[in-house]
Amino acid sequence: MRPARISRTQVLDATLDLAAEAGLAAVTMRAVAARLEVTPMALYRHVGDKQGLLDGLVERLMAEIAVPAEAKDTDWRAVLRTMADNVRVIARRYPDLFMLLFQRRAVTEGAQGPRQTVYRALRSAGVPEEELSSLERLLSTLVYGFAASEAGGRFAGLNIEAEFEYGAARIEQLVEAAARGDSAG
Amino acid sequence: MRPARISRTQVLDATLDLAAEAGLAAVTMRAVAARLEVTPMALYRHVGDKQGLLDGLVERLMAEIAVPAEAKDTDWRAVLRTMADNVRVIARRYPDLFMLLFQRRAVTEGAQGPRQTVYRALRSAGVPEEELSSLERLLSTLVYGFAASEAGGRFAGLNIEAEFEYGAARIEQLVEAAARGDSAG
DNA sequence: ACCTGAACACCGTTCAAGT
DNA sequence: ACCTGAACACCGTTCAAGT
Repeated sequence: MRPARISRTQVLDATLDLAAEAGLAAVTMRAVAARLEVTPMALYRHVGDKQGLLDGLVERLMAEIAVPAEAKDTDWRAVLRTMADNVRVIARRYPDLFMLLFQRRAVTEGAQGPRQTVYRALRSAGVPEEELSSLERLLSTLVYGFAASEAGGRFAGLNIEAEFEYGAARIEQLVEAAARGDSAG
Repeated sequence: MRPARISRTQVLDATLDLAAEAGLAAVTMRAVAARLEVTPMALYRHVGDKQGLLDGLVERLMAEIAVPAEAKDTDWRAVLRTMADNVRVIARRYPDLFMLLFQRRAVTEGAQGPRQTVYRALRSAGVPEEELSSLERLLSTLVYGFAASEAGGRFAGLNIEAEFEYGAARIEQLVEAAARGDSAG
């Protein structure tokens, strides 16, 4: 053996840069390799294959979403809004890469961080324990759908911030209703 | 000139079949051409290029969503549920193709049909006119996000019907609140 | 007008070889 | 252990040619 010229981390970093600059279509084993000044085949030892590279990217995206640390003890409305904004920023930076998050199991390890943060926010709002996971899923699904729509261009021509405000207000309405126990049926 | 061997309609039909059977990755100009027993280059006259082919596909998907005719005068809850189910069926049939709908402007011609149907449903529920478009957008965004999550595998391991039920109930709650005018301030 | 055939510049990936 | 180089079976698309 001899010192490694590149690492998995470097490969993912380079790919993320490439994706942000030129989109997912430009993410090719050969282009990533060129960016690292290495042969395409050199990547295979570090990421397995193209699919492995893509998996590594969404893993990274998840991790980026997972850092709302700042908004920790503030009120639940601010926490939820901050997390939603976080997701939107990522979606705008990697518009087509973002779509791959829909192919990632929501229950996975990497998604634990943000989910627990949302749970805490919902608990502090008074949402009953047994409704936490369903409500969290509803919220994240809406946020993902919104971010994908915004980044993908589905919302082109609309006042996106106004739409976001409307959605955020409706979500808060649902959380408050859940806290009152209106979801019982 | 001489009689056309293939038409745009046939090309899209063949591609949709191919996509349903083998996924978007298998949708290649060459594979579509082979299915029609024609040279790859023969497609270009009918769909422009690969992007044109893809555009034609999402156009078709939109059209498939647009046919909830049956549930016309029944109650608004049934109409909304039927439309959501419609979208979910399409997403399951074309899991990766479905993601392309996020890149399609929501305000486009092809989306008019389903949107007007939702408007009617919301009106009959008592939702004020000025809130129609925002609420419809919130609903469709959630449904798209849900369908993409289900089809993409994000919801793997969950009781998806139960999740859908939960979401549907929350949506109805929002519609009822809007009808009462709770969204004002 | 519509289709074919050969060609070009790309892909991901294998395999044997170098250090 | 890590990287290279040549090769293979694919892509989308151009261009000139056939009917």
